[in-house]
Amino acid sequence: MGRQPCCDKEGVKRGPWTAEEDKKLISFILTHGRCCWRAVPKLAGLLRCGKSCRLRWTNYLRPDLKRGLLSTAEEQLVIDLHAKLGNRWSQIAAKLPGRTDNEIKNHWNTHIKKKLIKMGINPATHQPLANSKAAPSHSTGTDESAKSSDTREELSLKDDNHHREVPLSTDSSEQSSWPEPGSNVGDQDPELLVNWPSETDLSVDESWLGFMSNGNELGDVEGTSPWDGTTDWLLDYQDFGMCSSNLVDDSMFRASNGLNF
DNA sequence: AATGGCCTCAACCGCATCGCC
DNA sequence: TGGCGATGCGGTTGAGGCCAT
Repeated sequence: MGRQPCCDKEGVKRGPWTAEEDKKLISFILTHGRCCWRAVPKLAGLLRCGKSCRLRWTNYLRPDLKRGLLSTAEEQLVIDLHAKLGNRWSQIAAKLPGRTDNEIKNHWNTHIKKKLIKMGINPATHQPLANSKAAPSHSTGTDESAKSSDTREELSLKDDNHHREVPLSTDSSEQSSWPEPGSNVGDQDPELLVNWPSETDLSVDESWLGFMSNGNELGDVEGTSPWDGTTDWLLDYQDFGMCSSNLVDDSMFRASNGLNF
Protein backbone atom coordinates (compact mmCIF):
# COMPACT_ATOMS: atom_id res chain seq x y z
CA MET A 1 0.00 0.00 0.00
CA GLY A 2 2.83 2.30 -0.71
CA ARG A 3 4.24 2.49 2.76
CA GLN A 4 7.33 1.34 4.45
CA PRO A 5 6.88 -2.00 6.12
CA CYS A 6 6.14 -1.88 9.82
CA CYS A 7 8.46 -4.78 10.34
CA ASP A 8 11.91 -4.39 8.97
CA LYS A 9 12.33 -8.12 8.67
CA GLU A 10 12.31 -9.30 5.15
CA GLY A 11 9.97 -12.10 4.26
CA VAL A 12 7.16 -10.72 6.36
CA LYS A 13 3.94 -10.88 4.45
CA ARG A 14 1.64 -7.89 4.30
CA GLY A 15 -1.71 -7.07 2.80
CA PRO A 16 -5.00 -8.91 3.00
CA TRP A 17 -5.15 -12.08 5.01
CA THR A 18 -5.97 -15.34 3.32
CA ALA A 19 -8.37 -17.92 4.70
CA GLU A 20 -5.44 -20.18 5.32
CA GLU A 21 -3.70 -17.57 7.42
CA ASP A 22 -6.87 -16.90 9.36
CA LYS A 23 -7.17 -20.57 10.02
CA LYS A 24 -3.65 -20.81 11.31
CA LEU A 25 -4.07 -17.83 13.57
CA ILE A 26 -7.34 -18.98 15.04
CA SER A 27 -6.07 -22.47 15.43
CA PHE A 28 -3.06 -21.20 17.29
CA ILE A 29 -5.03 -18.95 19.60
CA LEU A 30 -7.50 -21.71 20.20
CA THR A 31 -4.73 -23.98 21.27
CA HIS A 32 -2.53 -21.61 23.18
CA GLY A 33 -4.70 -18.66 24.00
CA ARG A 34 -3.46 -15.16 23.59
CA CYS A 35 0.17 -14.98 24.51
CA CYS A 36 2.79 -12.51 23.43
CA TRP A 37 1.92 -11.39 19.94
CA ARG A 38 5.53 -11.15 18.97
CA ALA A 39 5.82 -14.90 19.20
CA VAL A 40 2.49 -15.73 17.61
CA PRO A 41 3.47 -15.59 13.93
CA LYS A 42 6.50 -17.76 14.44
CA LEU A 43 4.70 -20.30 16.57
CA ALA A 44 1.62 -20.31 14.37
CA GLY A 45 3.63 -20.67 11.21
CA LEU A 46 2.63 -17.32 9.81
CA LEU A 47 4.79 -15.00 7.77
CA ARG A 48 3.30 -11.99 9.49
CA CYS A 49 4.48 -9.63 12.16
CA GLY A 50 2.90 -9.90 15.59
CA LYS A 51 1.22 -6.58 15.22
CA SER A 52 -0.55 -7.72 12.11
CA CYS A 53 -1.71 -10.87 13.89
CA ARG A 54 -3.04 -8.89 16.81
CA LEU A 55 -4.96 -6.53 14.55
CA ARG A 56 -6.36 -9.35 12.50
CA TRP A 57 -7.57 -11.09 15.62
CA THR A 58 -8.89 -7.98 17.30
CA ASN A 59 -10.64 -6.47 14.34
CA TYR A 60 -11.83 -9.47 12.44
CA LEU A 61 -11.38 -12.93 13.89
CA ARG A 62 -12.49 -12.39 17.45
CA PRO A 63 -15.53 -14.59 17.94
CA ASP A 64 -17.54 -12.03 19.85
CA LEU A 65 -17.58 -9.51 17.06
CA LYS A 66 -20.79 -8.26 15.55
CA ARG A 67 -20.67 -7.49 11.90
CA GLY A 68 -22.79 -5.22 9.82
CA LEU A 69 -23.81 -1.62 10.14
CA LEU A 70 -24.18 -0.04 13.50
CA SER A 71 -27.75 0.22 14.64
CA THR A 72 -29.38 3.55 15.31
CA ALA A 73 -28.97 3.04 19.03
CA GLU A 74 -25.33 2.22 18.60
CA GLU A 75 -24.75 5.25 16.43
CA GLN A 76 -26.46 7.46 18.97
CA LEU A 77 -24.27 5.99 21.64
CA VAL A 78 -21.15 6.55 19.59
CA ILE A 79 -22.09 10.18 19.13
CA ASP A 80 -22.81 10.56 22.78
CA LEU A 81 -19.56 8.96 23.80
CA HIS A 82 -17.60 10.86 21.21
CA ALA A 83 -18.90 14.09 22.65
CA LYS A 84 -17.55 13.02 26.01
CA LEU A 85 -14.41 11.16 25.05
CA GLY A 86 -13.36 12.62 21.74
CA ASN A 87 -11.46 10.35 19.38
CA ARG A 88 -10.75 7.76 22.03
CA TRP A 89 -12.07 5.00 19.87
CA SER A 90 -10.94 2.16 22.06
CA GLN A 91 -12.82 3.59 25.02
CA ILE A 92 -15.88 4.13 22.88
CA ALA A 93 -15.62 0.62 21.52
CA ALA A 94 -15.45 -0.72 25.05
CA LYS A 95 -18.99 0.53 25.55
CA LEU A 96 -20.36 -1.16 22.48
CA PRO A 97 -20.59 -4.91 22.62
CA GLY A 98 -19.02 -6.69 19.72
CA ARG A 99 -17.64 -3.58 18.08
CA THR A 100 -14.01 -2.75 17.55
CA ASP A 101 -12.32 0.60 17.75
CA ASN A 102 -11.35 0.30 14.12
CA GLU A 103 -14.91 -0.41 13.08
CA ILE A 104 -16.30 2.48 15.06
CA LYS A 105 -13.62 4.80 13.79
CA ASN A 106 -14.38 3.82 10.22
CA HIS A 107 -18.09 4.17 10.76
CA TRP A 108 -17.62 7.55 12.33
CA ASN A 109 -15.53 8.81 9.46
CA THR A 110 -17.67 7.39 6.71
CA HIS A 111 -21.19 7.71 8.05
CA ILE A 112 -21.77 9.55 11.29
CA LYS A 113 -19.51 12.46 10.51
CA LYS A 114 -21.37 13.15 7.31
CA LYS A 115 -24.72 12.86 8.97
CA LEU A 116 -23.77 15.33 11.64
CA ILE A 117 -22.45 17.78 9.11
CA LYS A 118 -25.58 17.37 7.09
CA MET A 119 -27.58 18.21 10.19
CA GLY A 120 -25.50 21.28 10.79
CA ILE A 121 -23.57 19.79 13.67
CA ASN A 122 -19.82 20.07 13.86
CA PRO A 123 -18.67 16.48 14.36
CA ALA A 124 -15.54 17.59 16.15
CA THR A 125 -17.17 19.86 18.66
CA HIS A 126 -20.74 18.57 18.59
CA GLN A 127 -21.87 22.15 18.36
CA PRO A 128 -24.01 23.69 15.65
CA LEU A 129 -21.81 24.42 12.68
CA ALA A 130 -22.64 28.10 12.67
CA ASN A 131 -21.33 28.51 16.19
CA SER A 132 -18.44 26.18 15.78
CA LYS A 133 -16.92 28.43 13.16
CA ALA A 134 -16.09 30.90 15.83
CA ALA A 135 -15.09 28.30 18.32
CA PRO A 136 -11.72 26.60 18.14
CA SER A 137 -12.06 23.19 16.62
CA HIS A 138 -10.72 20.32 18.61
CA SER A 139 -11.95 16.87 19.35
CA THR A 140 -11.24 16.40 22.99
CA GLY A 141 -14.80 17.20 23.77
CA THR A 142 -14.11 17.45 27.45
CA ASP A 143 -16.03 20.60 28.14
CA GLU A 144 -18.45 20.15 25.32
CA SER A 145 -20.32 17.21 26.61
CA ALA A 146 -22.83 19.13 28.63
CA LYS A 147 -23.72 21.46 25.84
CA SER A 148 -23.65 18.83 23.20
CA SER A 149 -26.14 16.74 25.05
CA ASP A 150 -28.64 19.49 24.41
CA THR A 151 -28.01 19.43 20.73
CA ARG A 152 -28.16 15.70 20.70
CA GLU A 153 -31.61 15.73 22.17
CA GLU A 154 -32.74 17.60 19.14
CA LEU A 155 -30.53 15.51 17.01
CA SER A 156 -32.76 12.66 16.10
CA LEU A 157 -30.47 10.46 14.12
CA LYS A 158 -31.31 9.81 10.56
CA ASP A 159 -30.12 6.70 8.94
CA ASP A 160 -29.63 6.90 5.26
CA ASN A 161 -30.57 3.33 4.81
CA HIS A 162 -28.79 3.43 1.56
CA HIS A 163 -25.81 5.38 2.63
CA ARG A 164 -24.92 6.64 -0.78
CA GLU A 165 -28.12 8.44 -1.54
CA VAL A 166 -28.08 11.04 1.14
CA PRO A 167 -30.21 14.06 0.42
CA LEU A 168 -28.19 17.15 1.07
CA SER A 169 -31.13 18.98 2.45
CA THR A 170 -30.78 20.21 5.99
CA ASP A 171 -34.49 20.60 6.31
CA SER A 172 -35.43 20.27 9.93
CA SER A 173 -38.34 18.02 9.12
CA GLU A 174 -35.91 15.50 7.79
CA GLN A 175 -33.84 15.72 10.88
CA SER A 176 -36.73 14.74 13.00
CA SER A 177 -36.77 11.22 11.77
CA TRP A 178 -34.04 8.79 11.06
CA PRO A 179 -35.61 5.75 9.47
CA GLU A 180 -34.55 2.42 10.72
CA PRO A 181 -32.27 0.32 8.60
CA GLY A 182 -34.48 -2.52 9.61
CA SER A 183 -35.11 -3.23 13.21
CA ASN A 184 -32.36 -5.18 14.72
CA VAL A 185 -30.87 -6.28 17.94
CA GLY A 186 -28.88 -3.12 18.34
CA ASP A 187 -31.92 -0.96 18.76
CA GLN A 188 -31.89 -1.34 22.41
CA ASP A 189 -31.66 1.33 24.96
CA PRO A 190 -28.22 2.89 24.63
CA GLU A 191 -27.98 2.67 28.36
CA LEU A 192 -28.05 -1.06 28.04
CA LEU A 193 -25.19 -0.92 25.62
CA VAL A 194 -23.19 1.24 27.94
CA ASN A 195 -23.76 -1.19 30.72
CA TRP A 196 -22.79 -4.12 28.64
CA PRO A 197 -20.63 -6.63 30.46
CA SER A 198 -17.44 -5.25 28.94
CA GLU A 199 -17.60 -2.78 31.71
CA THR A 200 -18.19 -5.38 34.31
CA ASP A 201 -16.85 -8.83 33.86
CA LEU A 202 -17.29 -10.73 30.68
CA SER A 203 -15.72 -13.83 32.01
CA VAL A 204 -18.78 -14.55 34.04
CA ASP A 205 -21.35 -13.34 31.62
CA GLU A 206 -23.31 -16.41 30.74
CA SER A 207 -25.48 -14.74 28.16
CA TRP A 208 -22.40 -13.80 26.28
CA LEU A 209 -21.01 -17.26 26.50
CA GLY A 210 -24.32 -18.55 25.35
CA PHE A 211 -24.46 -16.73 22.10
CA MET A 212 -21.71 -18.81 20.68
CA SER A 213 -23.79 -21.87 20.95
CA ASN A 214 -27.03 -20.49 19.64
CA GLY A 215 -25.18 -18.90 16.79
CA ASN A 216 -27.74 -16.20 16.18
CA GLU A 217 -26.13 -13.12 17.54
CA LEU A 218 -23.43 -12.78 14.97
CA GLY A 219 -25.86 -12.57 12.17
CA ASP A 220 -28.36 -10.48 13.96
CA VAL A 221 -27.27 -7.09 12.96
CA GLU A 222 -28.22 -7.29 9.35
CA GLY A 223 -24.71 -8.32 8.70
CA THR A 224 -22.52 -11.24 8.24
CA SER A 225 -20.57 -13.27 10.61
CA PRO A 226 -16.89 -12.61 10.48
CA TRP A 227 -16.60 -16.23 9.60
CA ASP A 228 -18.87 -16.48 6.68
CA GLY A 229 -18.12 -16.35 3.03
CA THR A 230 -14.94 -17.99 1.99
CA THR A 231 -14.01 -19.04 5.45
CA ASP A 232 -16.41 -21.88 5.79
CA TRP A 233 -13.83 -23.84 7.66
CA LEU A 234 -14.35 -21.47 10.52
CA LEU A 235 -17.77 -22.89 11.08
CA ASP A 236 -16.02 -25.86 12.51
CA TYR A 237 -14.82 -23.68 15.32
CA GLN A 238 -18.19 -22.15 15.83
CA ASP A 239 -19.69 -25.57 16.00
CA PHE A 240 -17.93 -26.32 19.19
CA GLY A 241 -18.43 -22.89 20.58
CA MET A 242 -15.12 -21.24 20.10
CA CYS A 243 -15.02 -18.11 22.15
CA SER A 244 -11.47 -17.44 23.11
CA SER A 245 -10.57 -13.83 23.18
CA ASN A 246 -9.09 -11.21 25.34
CA LEU A 247 -12.53 -10.72 26.78
CA VAL A 248 -12.80 -14.20 28.10
CA ASP A 249 -10.35 -16.00 30.20
CA ASP A 250 -8.82 -18.68 28.06
CA SER A 251 -8.85 -21.33 30.68
CA MET A 252 -12.51 -20.71 31.26
CA PHE A 253 -13.13 -20.80 27.58
CA ARG A 254 -11.35 -24.09 27.26
CA ALA A 255 -13.17 -25.50 30.21
CA SER A 256 -16.52 -24.34 28.92
CA ASN A 257 -15.87 -26.10 25.68
CA GLY A 258 -14.48 -29.23 27.13
CA LEU A 259 -11.10 -28.54 25.66
CA ASN A 260 -8.18 -29.91 27.46
CA PHE A 261 -4.89 -28.19 26.71
C1' DA B 1 -21.34 -3.16 -21.70
C1' DA B 2 -17.73 -0.11 -20.54
C1' DT B 3 -15.78 3.16 -17.68
C1' DG B 4 -14.84 6.61 -14.46
C1' DG B 5 -15.68 8.37 -9.90
C1' DC B 6 -16.98 7.68 -5.23
C1' DC B 7 -17.26 5.05 -1.00
C1' DT B 8 -16.10 1.60 2.34
C1' DC B 9 -13.25 -0.81 5.35
C1' DA B 10 -9.24 -3.94 6.18
C1' DA B 11 -4.73 -3.17 7.06
C1' DC B 12 -0.88 -0.33 7.60
C1' DC B 13 2.32 3.10 10.05
C1' DG B 14 4.06 5.68 13.78
C1' DC B 15 3.60 7.35 18.29
C1' DA B 16 2.16 6.61 23.14
C1' DT B 17 1.97 3.90 27.02
C1' DC B 18 3.01 0.18 30.00
C1' DG B 19 5.78 -3.11 32.40
C1' DC B 20 10.00 -5.24 33.41
C1' DC B 21 14.88 -5.10 34.47
C1' DT C 1 15.42 6.16 37.36
C1' DG C 2 16.40 5.36 32.76
C1' DG C 3 16.48 2.04 28.99
C1' DC C 4 14.23 -1.24 26.32
C1' DG C 5 10.86 -4.28 24.41
C1' DA C 6 5.95 -5.37 23.91
C1' DT C 7 1.51 -3.86 23.26
C1' DG C 8 -2.22 -0.49 22.44
C1' DC C 9 -4.19 3.33 20.05
C1' DG C 10 -5.38 6.68 16.55
C1' DG C 11 -4.66 8.50 11.93
C1' DT C 12 -4.13 7.29 7.25
C1' DT C 13 -3.98 4.65 3.02
C1' DG C 14 -5.46 2.20 -1.01
C1' DA C 15 -7.66 -2.03 -3.13
C1' DG C 16 -11.86 -3.41 -4.40
C1' DG C 17 -16.74 -2.89 -4.81
C1' DC C 18 -20.69 -0.14 -6.11
C1' DC C 19 -23.16 3.26 -8.69
C1' DA C 20 -24.09 6.66 -12.23
C1' DT C 21 -23.46 7.84 -16.76
